[in-house]
Amino acid sequence: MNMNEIAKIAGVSNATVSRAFRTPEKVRPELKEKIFKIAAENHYVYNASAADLKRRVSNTVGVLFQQRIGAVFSKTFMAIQETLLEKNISVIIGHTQFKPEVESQLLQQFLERQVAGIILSGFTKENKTLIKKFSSQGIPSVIIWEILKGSDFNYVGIDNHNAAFKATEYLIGLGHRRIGLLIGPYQKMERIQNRYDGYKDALTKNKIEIDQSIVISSELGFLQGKEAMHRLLKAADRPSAVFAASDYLAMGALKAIKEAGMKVPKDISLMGLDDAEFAAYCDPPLSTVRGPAREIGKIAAKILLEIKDEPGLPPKQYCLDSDLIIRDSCAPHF
Amino acid sequence: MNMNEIAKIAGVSNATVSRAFRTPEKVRPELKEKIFKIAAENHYVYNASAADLKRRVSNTVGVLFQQRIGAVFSKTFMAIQETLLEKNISVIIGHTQFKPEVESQLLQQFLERQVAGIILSGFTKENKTLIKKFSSQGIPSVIIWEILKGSDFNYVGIDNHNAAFKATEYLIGLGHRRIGLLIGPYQKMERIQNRYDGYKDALTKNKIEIDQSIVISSELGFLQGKEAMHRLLKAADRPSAVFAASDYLAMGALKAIKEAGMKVPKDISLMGLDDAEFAAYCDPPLSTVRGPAREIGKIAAKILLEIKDEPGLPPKQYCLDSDLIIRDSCAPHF
DNA sequence: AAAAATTATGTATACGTATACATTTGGATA
DNA sequence: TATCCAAATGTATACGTATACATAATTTTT
Repeated sequence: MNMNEIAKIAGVSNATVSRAFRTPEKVRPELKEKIFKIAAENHYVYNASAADLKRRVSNTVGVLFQQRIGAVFSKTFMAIQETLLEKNISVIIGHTQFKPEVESQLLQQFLERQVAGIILSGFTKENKTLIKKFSSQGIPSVIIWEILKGSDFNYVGIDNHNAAFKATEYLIGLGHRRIGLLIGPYQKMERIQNRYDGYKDALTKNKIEIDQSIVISSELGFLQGKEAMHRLLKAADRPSAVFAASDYLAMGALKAIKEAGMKVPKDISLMGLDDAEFAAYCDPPLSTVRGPAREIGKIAAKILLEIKDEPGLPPKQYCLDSDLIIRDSCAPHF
Repeated sequence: MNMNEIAKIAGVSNATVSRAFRTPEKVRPELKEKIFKIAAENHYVYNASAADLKRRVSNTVGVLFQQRIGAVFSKTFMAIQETLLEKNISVIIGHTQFKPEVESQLLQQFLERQVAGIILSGFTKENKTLIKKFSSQGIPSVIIWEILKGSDFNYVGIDNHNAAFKATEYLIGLGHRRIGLLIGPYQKMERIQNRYDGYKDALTKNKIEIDQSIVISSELGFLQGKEAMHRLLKAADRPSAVFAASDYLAMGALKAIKEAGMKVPKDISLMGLDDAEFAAYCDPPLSTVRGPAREIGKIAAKILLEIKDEPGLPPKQYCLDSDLIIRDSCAPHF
């Protein structure tokens, strides 16, 4: 059952049937109803593959994540999908697990499926080349959760440097001078690098020397945070505060501190970043920095929709505010 | 640039080019290399839409989630994608937000995109009809995280009744007789209903009367768990233990208990279900029941691949074991 | 009421691939 | 060397839609 058969039954041409589905305003109401009725009676299913082929682009957007869809990205992703669903656009998703070959394979899939656009969480040197490949094919892309000042990419995210800077200055403002850092894989992820820099710049601005012995980089995760914190606790001249540049690391650190028989914030202050869903519910509730996760997804999706309607516009770049969320995990230090 | 043009340059027929890509073993090695070389030089991109149209099925699987991709589903989803990636199958994803109209729209998308199969997390009366629509079109479906004994659906999940039963009996075994229940929206989700039943059957088997006043149903979430627990704490004849049939509810409950100035497990025992990622890291670490989240995703994907190769097999049904995870949130009661 | 402008519908074809069927090639067998 | 068989390649077409262009029907304008 296809449009031709419906056309035959309805006594109209296939063009009219096609119009009834894609541009209903161009078909006389009664005729349209008749066509829909026949379609329904015959269990007709619109064939998107055929339409995609003919139109040379699919009603589909590819979303690429580097890591697991965790507490934060989940919200962004939901917003992306909800926004695109309004235009009946499907979402193809892929996570790269940080593996360049997986990343290539997924982007190749997107290309072959004629996606109308791509959304990339995170920016890597590898995918820079790949993104160019998309734009050379006229496929718009948006990078999320990352700010790429001075580039001509579309992006929407928070200023990670500033978020980490704010968090660090908050601790300094509480009187802390010796502040440890738990940081993710900054070599692999631009935004983690930015957070690292934000921490360093905050210390420098306040004339505090950076001590690499209380900076620990690890993968993102509870376990990694716990292990890193245990190492920090063993350090000579233990820090009075720790900034974990991801709530996952912070939650793991929290556990390590408790295991060592100490209390947060009495014995040590702990600051997170991301405002993961569990941050408000751990004990003590974690002070952190929150980015507008849903907003980011929504804007990213809208950017794609706008470019679709009007290609060739200058790059759209959004740097959204992040908010310091003060809870109970940091105390003054004298 | 398409296969015809490549064929022209290579001096072969388009059929040979097509074979070089889809069934490379049918093309002489040197010729194949030549074709690939020309394709690469001309930045050729395989057009999946055209192939989908011709083959009348796409290299795509649709995955439908009811709720946010949280701590547990995330793992399942990752496993699905990894498994399908091996066969270069793309994943279209959608979450229904429990809205029947969204569910219909997404499934309609899947249908129109000629998906090779669908994976559904959760089973509802609404989607039962829709699933039938898929099978009538010859599209296989797998339901995950749900056991549908006696049906002819493909499914892979844990026995939710048994998981809740185990958890409840564990508390009873510790001497608790008055056990509160925090339960999700059991009217909407079959597996939550099963958990509810598991709780009730465990009590009944142990000759404990069910007291509706200490059973609270709410949406799934930290906040909802906290609020429900606060209500439970105000109850006359407060329970000595609470079974939260989702770790999200349990984590919220934990907070409520602390806010009330009580300690877990000294003053009240708390049992979760799901083994969400944060369960091991909250304070105290939460005793819970763990289902094989990755395994479920992996098997679901494999079922689809098997059916693809050999349609018409009897339904594949997997009921996987769940494990009681004893941590520190439950204490004996005398 | 005729002409013009607008709207609705029809005709015909292309999108790029997969594959049934036909043909050729190359090597093995007798 | 003639015959046969398998492997490699070619020919031709269909998959179902969208749309440019042509035409017919309807409304608006004069």
